[in-house]
Amino acid sequence: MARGKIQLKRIENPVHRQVTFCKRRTGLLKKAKELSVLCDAEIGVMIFSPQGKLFELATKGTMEGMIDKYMKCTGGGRGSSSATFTAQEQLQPPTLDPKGQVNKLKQEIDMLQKGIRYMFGGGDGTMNLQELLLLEKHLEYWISHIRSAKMEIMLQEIQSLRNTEGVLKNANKYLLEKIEENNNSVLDANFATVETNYSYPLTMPSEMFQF
Amino acid sequence: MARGKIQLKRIENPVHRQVTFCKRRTGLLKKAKELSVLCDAEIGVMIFSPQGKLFELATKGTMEGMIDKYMKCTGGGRGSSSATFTAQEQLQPPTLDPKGQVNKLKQEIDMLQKGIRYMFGGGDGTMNLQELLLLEKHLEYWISHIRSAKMEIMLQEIQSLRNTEGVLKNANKYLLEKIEENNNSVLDANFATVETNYSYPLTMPSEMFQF
DNA sequence: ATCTATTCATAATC
DNA sequence: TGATTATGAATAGAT
Repeated sequence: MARGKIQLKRIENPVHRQVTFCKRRTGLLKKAKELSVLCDAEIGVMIFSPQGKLFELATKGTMEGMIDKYMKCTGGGRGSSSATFTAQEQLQPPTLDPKGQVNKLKQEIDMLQKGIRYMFGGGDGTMNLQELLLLEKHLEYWISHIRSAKMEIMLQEIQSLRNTEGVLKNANKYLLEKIEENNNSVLDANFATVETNYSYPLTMPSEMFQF
Repeated sequence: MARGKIQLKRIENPVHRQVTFCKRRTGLLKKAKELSVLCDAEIGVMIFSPQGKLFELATKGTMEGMIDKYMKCTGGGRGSSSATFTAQEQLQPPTLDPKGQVNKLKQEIDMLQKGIRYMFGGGDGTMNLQELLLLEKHLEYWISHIRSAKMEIMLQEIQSLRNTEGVLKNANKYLLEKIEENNNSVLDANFATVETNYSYPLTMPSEMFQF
């Protein structure tokens, strides 16, 4: 695609293959998400690396839900029960204020929440038990994704701090050498020299990040 | 991508949407095949059109095989539920200045919108750590509400079943009395009577509902 | 990881 | 649908 066309066959160089896998995997998942959003389609993608590692995407709900749907589409399906229950007030944010502005904002929040509910179950604000179970599952699924994202950010920060640490240590070392040089060249006497052995670490050990 | 950029949101024009769906679906499947060949990966894609029509691709073997493999990959660790949610948000502060409330609501709306974009429009909406933490908190908050709703429904159903049980038992008793009456009035002889002592319970014990 | 020269995918149009 | 084409995106190779 760039800097030269490639043949449509297995990339033999393992490094190239790994890099390409990573890049194209990202691209594929992005494309899947775009298609889902643009065209209101429900899409599931499973990618197993040659080493058997799984990368997945389910654009609406969970992969398990998709698999169920797939099974229904191709094989036999099961029925569903319905128990009517209005969850309308369940998600009300805990605020109350006479100001019209507040009410307006509250309405907007309600709408967003209704939208979320709509997107999940396609319901009209009335959710039955099954829908609630599904929603719960969805939320847990998302929470796991959010936690991954959070984790990644934290790890990146840690990495960044480590890099900084390295730079500082080198600078430190360099400066100490300089000082020693100066001490040796300017003074021959046994004056007290600068204390060089800091005993405390410059950064926290990574073990403190226990999630 | 061509002849003008498009927004990453549902295409409203149904014709355009359908055309784009067809084109991008083809493109996505092509990309999936390429990735599979180039990098020796096993890939499964499921696409449900808004009308529920299924388009699928499995690059090695069948989709069912992929699903099996998926189940094996995910079937293991199911740990979760860190109950780190503070009740702070749930409690209604008796008084709060209107301006602060407005700001708080606005923040919440921003967060919800961003979260929705993040979750539905693709993970590249890039939320920072603080936003992710907030979103996580909100989701846990919602989950707690959803669990309450779920619980309530279940309890209602249990109550309903108990009521039914009571009615049935009374009816049963009444009928048995009737029968005995009949037996006594119509027949004086010692004919065998209807067996009246059912040993099994008419309903399940409530202890089976363990959440 | 980041950058850039290319190739590729595709929105608009017919 | 199916082709065309101007453009925006993806990405192979290099750093």
